[in-house]
Amino acid sequence: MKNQEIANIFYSIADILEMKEVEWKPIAYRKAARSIESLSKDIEEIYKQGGQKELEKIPGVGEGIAKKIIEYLNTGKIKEYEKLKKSIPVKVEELMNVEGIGPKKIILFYKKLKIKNLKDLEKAAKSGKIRKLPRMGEKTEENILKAIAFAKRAGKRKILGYALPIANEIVSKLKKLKEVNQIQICGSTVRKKETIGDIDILVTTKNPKKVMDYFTNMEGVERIVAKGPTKSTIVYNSIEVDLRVVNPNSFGSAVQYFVGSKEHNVVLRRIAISKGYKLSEYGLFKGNKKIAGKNEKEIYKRLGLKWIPYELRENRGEIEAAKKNKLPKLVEMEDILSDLQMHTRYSDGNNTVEEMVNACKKRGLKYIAITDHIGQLAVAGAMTSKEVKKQRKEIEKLNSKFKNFKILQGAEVDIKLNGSLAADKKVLKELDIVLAAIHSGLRRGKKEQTKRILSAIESGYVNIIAHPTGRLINTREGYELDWEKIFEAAKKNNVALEINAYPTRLDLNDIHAKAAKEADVMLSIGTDSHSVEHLRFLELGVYVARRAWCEKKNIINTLPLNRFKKKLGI
DNA sequence: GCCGTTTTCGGCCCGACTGTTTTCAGTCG
Repeated sequence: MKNQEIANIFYSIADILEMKEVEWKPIAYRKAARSIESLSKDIEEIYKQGGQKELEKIPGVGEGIAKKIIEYLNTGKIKEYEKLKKSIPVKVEELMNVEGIGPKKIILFYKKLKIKNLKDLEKAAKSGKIRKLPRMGEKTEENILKAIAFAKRAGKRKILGYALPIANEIVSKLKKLKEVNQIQICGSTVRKKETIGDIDILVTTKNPKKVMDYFTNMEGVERIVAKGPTKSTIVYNSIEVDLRVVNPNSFGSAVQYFVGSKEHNVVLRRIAISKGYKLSEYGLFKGNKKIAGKNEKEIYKRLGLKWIPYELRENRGEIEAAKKNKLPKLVEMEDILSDLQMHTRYSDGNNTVEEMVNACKKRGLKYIAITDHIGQLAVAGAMTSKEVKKQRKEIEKLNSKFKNFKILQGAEVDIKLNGSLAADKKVLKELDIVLAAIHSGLRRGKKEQTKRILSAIESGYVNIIAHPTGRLINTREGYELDWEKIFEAAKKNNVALEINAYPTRLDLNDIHAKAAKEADVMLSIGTDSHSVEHLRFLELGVYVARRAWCEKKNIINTLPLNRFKKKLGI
């Protein structure tokens, strides 16, 4: 899929045009980029099936941008983009990644200090050159250095929501080969970690050469890093993908080994030794005799353990639990009956209420919360109280048509700096469900943020705290919170904490969600969808819940509507 | 460069926050 590549180019074009002070076009390019990256269909397929006309049906894509997409699909380049890049020889993408840095600062830094990349920027900030520029000071430098440090730490890891579809795509391609017998995604991808270094795939086959030849020559391979009979590495959609061929007799032990995590495996091997065995990727051995290896379950059994779901293999107590047969029965996608955060055209979503509803019904959900913005988020097109009423009528009309599906009218309201809610109390009271979240003042300290959220929880109007830490994976660290206080208040006031399933958020993360679960706080999952294409992210929320040891009972989306309402007191 | 249930030309929803200023530019959402 070239969707993300193309979207990234349009983002860059927008940035460069903004540096050149071109009006309006940046907005248009960004809009197109946003809708292209959230397409669930391969843009190349769309073009192949419907040509330029079909491309122009993508919101924000018109004749000009459609032609550029076609140019890229055909030639791998966009001439105008190449021209723009040459006119300002700066690593725009790299610098834009630094929080607090935008096109205006980039062009200023380039013109005044010849800053072209991250390295130059760091040097300039460290040597105090930035503070001499107009409207810059010590604090600016400090913030830049902090942001660079974060960007460096995040490194080149890909987010799960990006890597997982690619892994699945490769697996489905490989499965079509009749030479491939068993196949399994391993590593952090199958453990559903929020970011992934590379994708590991294991296969068994009688014809390694054929499989490797196919793998390294598949459409979409950008680079072959290594190629051998048992292991090959390619770069595919800018992710490194390893394919390993193993013996069927060792498939289980190889999966065990390559799934990891490293910490989990270390403990497992120690247990093997204590029982007089040796565990490696080739099998479980007693002396020279292999006693298990074909399948994973057998290995765990021989070590006196129940089989452990991949998401738990982090050495966070799962091995002890497996020993005592006390592993949680993890929540599953099939248990989820609802999606509790999504937006429509009433605020900043791309689709109508009806379109969102139909897509959710198709996905087998039983009820949903429509949660458009209200409050001060102007750019997100926050609803006025008049619009809330209009939407209410529309929802009531739709609800009257359904027997086995219910739309709850909700809203996502801002928590202001002083902790008050940025909406009319009367409006909030009329809604079926209220989500509250921090959207501004993200850099405030732990004490202040905790106070803000506590006051939302205790307001008596709020049912769910949305994306509680405000983090954006690889982009922005969330603010700190005093979790003990938040959990206590949430429990006392019957407020749920959200696992936001949007790929770049996953907020709460696995660690915080697990702590919430242990504190007996309700958790909700919401996709934060801004178009029907986003609804598929629901599974990412389930993965976080699973990594957080959550069972069905911990997630309020698993409750049938009547029990859900009772539980929340709505 | 896109878009149209007020427009095929003329708009493109802006308000809060921060860090720098002493009236505001840049960034974020």
